[in-house]
Amino acid sequence: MRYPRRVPRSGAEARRRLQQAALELYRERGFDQTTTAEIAARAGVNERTFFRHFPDKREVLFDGEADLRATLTQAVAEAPDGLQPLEVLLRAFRKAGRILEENRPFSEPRLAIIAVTPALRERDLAKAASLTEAVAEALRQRGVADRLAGLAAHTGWAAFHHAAQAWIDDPSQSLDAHLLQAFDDLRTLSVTAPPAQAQPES
Amino acid sequence: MRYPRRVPRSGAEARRRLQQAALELYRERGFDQTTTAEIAARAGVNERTFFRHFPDKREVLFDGEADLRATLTQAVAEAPDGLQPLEVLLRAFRKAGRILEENRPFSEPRLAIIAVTPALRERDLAKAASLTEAVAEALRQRGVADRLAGLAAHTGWAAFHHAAQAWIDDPSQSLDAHLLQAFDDLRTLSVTAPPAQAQPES
DNA sequence: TTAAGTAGTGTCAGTGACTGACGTCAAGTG
DNA sequence: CACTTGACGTCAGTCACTGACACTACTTAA
Repeated sequence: MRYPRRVPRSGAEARRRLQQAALELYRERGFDQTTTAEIAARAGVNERTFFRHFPDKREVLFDGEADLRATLTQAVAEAPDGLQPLEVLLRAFRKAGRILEENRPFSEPRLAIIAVTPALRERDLAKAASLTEAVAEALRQRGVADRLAGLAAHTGWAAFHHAAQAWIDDPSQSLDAHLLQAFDDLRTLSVTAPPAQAQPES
Repeated sequence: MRYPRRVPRSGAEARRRLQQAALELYRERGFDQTTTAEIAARAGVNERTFFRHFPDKREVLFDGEADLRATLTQAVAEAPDGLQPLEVLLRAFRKAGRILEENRPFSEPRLAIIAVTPALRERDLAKAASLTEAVAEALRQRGVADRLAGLAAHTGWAAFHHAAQAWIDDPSQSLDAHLLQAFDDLRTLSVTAPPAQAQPES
C-alpha cells in the first residue's frame, strides 16, 4: 500500500483516532456488536495496528489510568502531616474528581458505555482494584498501619465511585459536592460502627 | 459415535467433572495455557458440551455464586432488629465464611488460582460487585438508608475479601478469626474518621 | 409394549479476538 | 548517501465461542 491518504506518522495520532472511533462505534452499535476491524477502518488504519496500540478491545477506553494513578498517589504523598487517613483520601479524590469534571465531554459518554456493558464493567472494576491498591500503598508510605491502609483505600474508593455514579445520574450538582456528601455518609457509617469483639458463632 | 464409555447421562455428572478437570488444569499449566478442548477431553466430553454447561472459560470456577448470594441475603434479612448495619454484615459474612471453610479443599486452590490470574480476578471482582449490590439491597429492605446501605456493603465486603486473602496467606488462624479482626480494624478506621465538611478546593 | 417427547451430547462450519513473523515505508543520523 | 529506527501493512495461524443439525438415552402416555 502506498499510503494514499495523508496520514501523520507520529503514532500518537493513530492512537487518538482509534480511541475516538472506538468510543463512537461502541455508542452507535454497542461494544459487542463492534469488531476491532471496524474500529481500525474508521480510524483509517489496519486492524493489526489497533492491537499495537491497545492490548485488547476493552483497553482502548481505559487510557487515563496512568494519569489518574499519578494524581492520586501524589496527592496522598503530598498531603500535610497529621491528617487522618480518610481526610487524606478526601483531598486526593477531590483532585481526581476535578480531572473528570474537566474532561466531561469524554468521561461522561465513556462512563455511560461502561455502565451498560458487562465486559467493560469487569475491566473497570479491575482498574479500580489496581488503583485502590496503589492508593493503599501510598497510605502505607505515610505510615498508616498495613491492614488499615487497605481498608481505608477500599472504603474511600467506594465513596468515590458512588459519587461519580451519582454525578452521572444527577448532573445538577458538581462531582465535588457529591464527593463531599459521600464522605459525609462515610462518617455517619463510622459513628455507628459496632464493636467487633469475638462472639461464639451463632 | 456409539458412546463406547460408560458415561452417566445425568448432566450434573459431566458438569462436576468439567469443574474438576478445569481446576486441575488451571493449577498444572495455568489458566492461559489451558484450552477448553483440553478441559473437555480430561472430563471425557466434547468441547461443545463445556460451553453448554458454562458460558465461558472463566465461569467454570464461579459456580457457588448463587449459594453465596442466598446465604448472605438471607442472613441479612433474618438478622435480629436493632443491630447496626456493620453488625448485621459481620453476622452474614461469618456465615458465608463458614461455607468457605467447610469447602476448603475446593475453595483454597480456587482462590489461589484466581489470585494469580488477571482474567479470573476480573471476573471475581465482577461477582463481588454483584454480590455487594445484593447485600446492599438486603440492607435497604431492613430500612437502612439508601446511600448508607451501599457504602456499608462495600466496606463490609472489603473486610470480607481482606480476611479471605489473609486466610489463604496465613492458614494458622481460622477464617472466622481473620474476619473478626478485619471488622475490628474497620472499627478503628471508623473511630478515626474525619468530619467531611465542605472546604474550599485547595 | 410401543410411539412420541425431551434432555444431554457429538459433529461441523463459521466468526471474531488476538499473536507471531516478515516485509515496507518514512524520517532521522552519521 | 547508506544506515538505523519506529510505525505500519500483510499473512497465516490459534483459540474462545456460537448456531445448526443429528444422534442417543431416558421418560411418559397411549
